[in-house]
Formats: sequence, C-alpha cells, structure tokens
Amino acid sequence: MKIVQRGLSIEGVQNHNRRVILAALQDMGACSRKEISVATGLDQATVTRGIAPLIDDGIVEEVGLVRGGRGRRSINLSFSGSGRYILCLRLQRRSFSVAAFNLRGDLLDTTEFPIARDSSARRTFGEISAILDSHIAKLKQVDGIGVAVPGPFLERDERVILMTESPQWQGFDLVPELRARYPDVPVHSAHDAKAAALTEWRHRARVLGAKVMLYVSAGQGIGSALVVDGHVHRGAQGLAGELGHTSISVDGDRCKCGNRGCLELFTSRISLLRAIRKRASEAGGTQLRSDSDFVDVLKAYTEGDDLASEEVHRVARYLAQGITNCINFVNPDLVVIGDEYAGFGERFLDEIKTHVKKAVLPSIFDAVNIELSQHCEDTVLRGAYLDVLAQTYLGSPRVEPESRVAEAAG
Amino acid sequence: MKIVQRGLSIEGVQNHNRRVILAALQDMGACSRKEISVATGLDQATVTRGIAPLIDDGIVEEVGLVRGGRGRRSINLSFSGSGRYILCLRLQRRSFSVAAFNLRGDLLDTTEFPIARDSSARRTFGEISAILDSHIAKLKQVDGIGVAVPGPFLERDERVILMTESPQWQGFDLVPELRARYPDVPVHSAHDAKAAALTEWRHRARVLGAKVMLYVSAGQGIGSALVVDGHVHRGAQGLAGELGHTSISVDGDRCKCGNRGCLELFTSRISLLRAIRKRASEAGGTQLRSDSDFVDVLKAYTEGDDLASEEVHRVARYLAQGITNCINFVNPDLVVIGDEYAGFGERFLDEIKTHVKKAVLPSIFDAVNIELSQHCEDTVLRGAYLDVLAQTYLGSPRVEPESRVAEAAG
DNA sequence: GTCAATTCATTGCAAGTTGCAACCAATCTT
DNA sequence: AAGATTGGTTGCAACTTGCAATGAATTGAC
Repeated sequence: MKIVQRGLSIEGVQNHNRRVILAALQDMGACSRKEISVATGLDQATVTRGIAPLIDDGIVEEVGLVRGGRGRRSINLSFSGSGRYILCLRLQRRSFSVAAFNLRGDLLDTTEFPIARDSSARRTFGEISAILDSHIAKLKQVDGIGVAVPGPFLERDERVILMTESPQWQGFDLVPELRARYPDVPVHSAHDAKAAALTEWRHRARVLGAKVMLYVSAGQGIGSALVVDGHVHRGAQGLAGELGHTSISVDGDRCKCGNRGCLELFTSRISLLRAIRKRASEAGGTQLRSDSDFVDVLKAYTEGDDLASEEVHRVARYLAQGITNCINFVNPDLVVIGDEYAGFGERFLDEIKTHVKKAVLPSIFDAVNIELSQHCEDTVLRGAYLDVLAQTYLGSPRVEPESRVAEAAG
Repeated sequence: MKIVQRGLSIEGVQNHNRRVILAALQDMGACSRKEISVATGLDQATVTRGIAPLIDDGIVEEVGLVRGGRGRRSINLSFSGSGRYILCLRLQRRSFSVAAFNLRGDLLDTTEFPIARDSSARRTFGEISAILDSHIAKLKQVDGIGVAVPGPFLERDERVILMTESPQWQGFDLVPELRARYPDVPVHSAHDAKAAALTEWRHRARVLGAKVMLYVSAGQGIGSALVVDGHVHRGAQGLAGELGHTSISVDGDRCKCGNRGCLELFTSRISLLRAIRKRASEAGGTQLRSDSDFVDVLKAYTEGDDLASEEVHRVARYLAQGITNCINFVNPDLVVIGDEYAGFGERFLDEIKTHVKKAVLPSIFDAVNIELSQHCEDTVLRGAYLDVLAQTYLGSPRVEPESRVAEAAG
C-alpha cells in the first residue's frame, strides 16, 4: 500500500546520479564527460567522479580521443564493449533464439533453434539452458538474462496465458525455472511486442522527439505496446497491449478470447490467408493459389497482384480502425507498425494513413507520425537487451528492491 | 530533444525530499513526523528539518497532539488549513463554477453561475474573473488557479478543439487569458475527465492499492482518463482519453469527428434520449414520453420502467464494449464509471459487468474492479485542486521550469 | 506521588557529496 | 614557440544526511 515515494539519502543521490550519467551515455551514444555534464546539468567534476568507478567496474570504457575541435581532445566514453554481457532469449511458437550483447548493445552472437512440434516444455527448456550455459561459460560475466515471450503474458506472475497453438507450455513457468537454474544472474522477462517497442523507441522516437509512441506488432497476432517517455506501459498485471483483442465490431463474431469482433479476427495473418486462399480458388487473375503462404502473399502484394492488394488493403482498413481508436484513446505522436506486416511496405502504410486521416480530427492527425518498423530480425531480442540494461544500470528498477527480495525468497 | 534526466545536486536532494515529505503527508492525511519518517525511509531528523521551513511558510501546520499511545504524544501535521488557498474554475457548456480550497483540500466555497446561451466568450470571461477577483481579494494568498475544461482539449496548447455546442469559445484561449489577467498566480489547466479521474484515484484507487485506473466519464459525452501510479496519462498533445470517439463498429455511421461507429454515437446522453423519445411516442407501457428529459429517464430507470431499462441496458452493453476494449488495451485493475450515468446505480453497473465478464479472459476480469463513482458534484473541481497542489508542492512539475519560462515569455 | 519506561521530536557531530574555482593536459592558431 | 582554447582533474568550502545522544511528554508500576 506504500505508494509513498522513498526519500533520497546523500548516498541515494550518488546512486541516482550514476544512473542519470549512464542514461545520458546511452542516450547520446559515445560522448565525452563534458557532454554528459551539459546534458545532465551535473558539474564536470561530478561526472568525472561518477564515471571513475564505472570504468573500474568495467561498465564504461574510454573509446578513443576524438573530435577535431580547438583545445584538448575529449575522451569519448561508451558502455563497455567486453567483459560484461547480457544474454537474451526470445521464445516463439515454433522456435527460440538466443543472442549475446555486450553492454554497448552490439549483437555479438545470435542463433535460432527450432522447437519440434511435439517437444515438451521441459525438453525445450533443456535445449535453451544448454545454449545459455555455453554462452555463460564463454562470456564469464553475464549481468542479466532477458526473456521475451509472445502473447498475453502475465508479467506480474511471469506466466503466459492463452498461449494458443502452444499447449505444451501451459503450466510450465519459464522465467521462474530460469531463475532457479541461474540463481546468480538476474532474469528479466518481457512481452515480445513491448520489447520490440523499446527498440523502436530508442532508434526512432528519441530521434523524432516523440513523447508517446504506440507500437503495433502486426502479423501472426496483433499486439501492441505503449511507450510513454521511454517507459513501456505494462498495465496492472503486465498484460497491457492486447490490441488484437480489442473489438471493432460490437456485433461481430465471437473470438476465442470471449470478446466479439476482435481486431485480430479481421487482420491476423491467419484470417488474411484464409480470405485470400478462399478467393484464390474461386477467382482468377491472380498469382495466388489456395495453398499460398504468407511469403507468397507478400510477394504478390509487392508485385501489385489484384487479389493480394484487395485483401491486404482490407486488412489495412481494419488495422487503421484499430490504430484510430488508439490515437483517440492515448493520443500518441508516433505510431510504428512492426512485425511481419511491416514487410508490406510503403503502399500498405499509405493505405493505413489514408484511412486514419479520414477518421481522426485534423489537428490530431497532423501531430502523429505513422511509420513502418525497419523490420530487422533482432528487434525483439534487442528490446530484451534494452530492458535488462535499463533494469540493471539505468532508471529505477521496475520492482522495488525489497519486493524483489521477497519474490526471490518466496 | 534533451530527454536525458537532470542530475541531482545536493540542493536538489533537499528539494526532492521536501516533495517526498509533502506527498507522504497528502497520502496519509494528518500524521506525525515519525510516520512520515517510516513511510519515506528518511531519518526522523531529516523530516523534522524538512518540515520546519514548510511550517514557517504556512504550507504545513501542526494540528493537535493526538494519539493515546504509550510515550510522548505525536504532533499531527497537515497541509495548512488557512493562509494559502487554491482556486478552481470549472467551465461547462452552460455554466461555470468556481471553488476555493485550502491546501488541505477542504472545499471552502463553491458557486455555480449560468452562462447565457448568447453570451460572448469575452463577457463570460469578465464574469469569471470578477468572481476570481473577489476570491483573491478575500483570501490574499492564492497559490494557484486550476482550470477544468470539457471536451477534446489540447493541453499542450491549452486550447479547446471541437467544442461542439459552444461555438462562442472558438478562438478564445481561456487559459492564456487567465494567465495574462493573473500574472502572479500560476494557472494550471486540465481536461475535466482527467481532473475527475485524479479525485477518484485519491479517494479510491489508493485505498484499493490499484496501480492502473481507468476513469470513464459517461453522460453528455463519453470521456475517459487513464491514471497510472497516480499520474494521469495526458498523451502527446494532452488529448488522451477520447474514448467517446473510439469506434465499436467499423461500418457504423460517420461521426462528426470523422470516425465511424464512435462509442459516443451509441451511448451519449443525446443518443439515449433520442432513442427513448422515439420509442416512447410509439410504444405504450412506459412512463416516458416524447419530451422526457434525462432526469425523467433516470427516475424511470430506477423505478424499473421497461422502456428505460431496455434502452439504458442497450447503452450499458455498448459502454461495456468500450470498457472491454480499454481493459484489453491498457489492463487496468480498477475501472470507475463517473459523470451522469453513475446515477443509474448498481443495476446499471451489474449490467455492464456482465457484458465485460463475457468478453474478457477470466484471469483478467478477476483482476479488475469495476465500480461507480460516488458521483459527488465537486469531483472535477476537486481534481483541479489536486492537480494544482501536485504541480505546486508534490511530484515533479509537468512542465520543466525552463520551458515554462519560455512559455510565459513567448 | 514519584520513578522507570516508552515514544516522539530535536540537536550535536561525523561522513560524504556536490559545485566552484583553480589547475593540469592537450591541441590549434598565430 | 608562445598564447589561446577546450577538456579533464583536484583542492576546498558549503551543505545535507544519518546516527546517536539529548530533551520532552506521557503511561504505568510501586
């Protein structure tokens, strides 16, 4: 019940300032003490004194004297490139991937492994931990493990609910199991769309100066994440972002989740494929067939195939409706559309924008950028890295120290 | 672009701790230094030293030695009951109200004034400032003026957009005008639903330990506000919360706002009345007539009138759909339904709950409380007071000092 | 009725952090 | 080669915090 903030002791200040310095360092990339000083408002002396122990601990390192200015060259600082690492695991329905990052965020190693359709959770967990083991043995100092999980994910309890298509994970609590396996390494968990959103925020929102970003993960499912001033909105149980189970049709069909007319029923990959396959067998004049898969649709769409265009644009219209609702509800200044559908490209985006523009007040539409994600494969893994880095070194930890202890004990 | 946090100087700590102490004081109501000490984690000595100047400045006062414990009686502290005041103005479509609060939050005086239908904004502004003048003359020290405005309200620019039914306010920027009129008094503005939400948060969410609260203001329009850990989500332009212009029917009628199938088209007071009036003239067996107004409907509903029940429950179903969407999108643990519709009472609420329960996953539904607002008249005014108090004495100000200066200068 | 016990509030003191200013270091310009 | 310029470091004073001792106010026991 104690919602009261904690006061700051003199020691707390130092702690706080250390985090501020590191946050600035991450924000600005490689930069000098001086630059950190002006960005944070702290005295240069304070920055110097704050950085010293960070260098000793191998968290920060000096990376060359740069800059052709007038006086003394400044020494650029950066998060350490070696010595300390962050491992990230992304669990998907049919595969998992593991990546190793240094603190600076360089992706050192990434590998994807398939999950056999009949593999038990326990067995998959064994495979996962074998990979993690080998990384840990090689890297020595691992500061944290970030885990990104798909779908409705009870972050508070760290359990996945309604993991459709993956019944074998039901009842297996991945994160606690990982904690038990690696008691010395902090394990952080995140919903995959939220992780991806963090990456987009870092690489995009900050550049644009956006304050409220909506990330829409559109593909197999429709997920989303709201990022406000760099913080992901997690919701009371960590379940926020289930845009796919938001209804755009009160009297629509009932969805598995119980709701009617869910956005996901109109726009998910499955529904798109189903519609296309059905019409492909009926109508002619299309390169698509009744057994085409998503990649075929992508190709057909980019090549201007009529059927593909029609159906993809239908999806665009519905997706635009979902986005419109979000815009009116949370008033973002940046909307990023990611995951598989980002592959449809600018034409798809324009279609969405057109619909949104029609449905939103002009003064609101003018203030919101709608963009596609760069759609790089490692968006989610990188988000997990950012999450771990933030939890470990920047801002305030998501959970208070005490309750985290309680959690570990219980 | 400087999203980087500011570092904390030694002086900043004191500042921070003062805010923390005051926040604790507000949180716990009247309480002793000792209690503040344990709540904030600050040393008793620090609390004593922090409180002293606050008492000198008339912000805090000692209110009696209470408590029948064992040793020395503790001195209860409270925000000052006199000497410093906060004025609040609520602008509505056909009236405005002004209230005076002391820092403690006691409502000292409140009056409502009608706005003549043909009155110009300038003239109404004259009436408003006359009232404010008299208050200021009487109260001497006014720490801030809080203004609550209805409808889509560009908090960033402090302008109201789309103020349907009140064209006379178009082009008249109330808040800047107030700032110009009272240059010595900070004027804070807020959207009325957001203000009401703040009040509900203080009086409800905190008691329940809720983390994410959705306040739905249902009546003439359908507004909403999302409160996360005591902070209202304002959105990039301060326009967040336009739940009424969220669509629940992709192919529905076009709304004035441009969108289709807006929730407001199904659930606003006007649409409810329209439906009832139409059917009242056709069908019999109801106490309602084709010229009944909202109060009549309220009465008929509570008395179990069939037509009223049917139509109100239809509204409940649509409202439930809107709420369901919010639950899936932002995952609140408390939903409070306020404004006029709160008057429909428990039966109405149960109807909503039933619909929501059907449409939401059980593990989510179980975690969210859905309740009615107490529906007291001063919810919005009190919210404005809370906003001013927070801006002035608690937490960090919404706008950075610099930019506020820039704003005042520009 | 007095004295110990208890609890809240205040005041001395040492530790430690910050900002300022002076100083050192490294580079460019003249 | 000397001065100017800029970045980084160190000495010093001011200040805040926490700890511990002291004071204040009350209860309960003898």
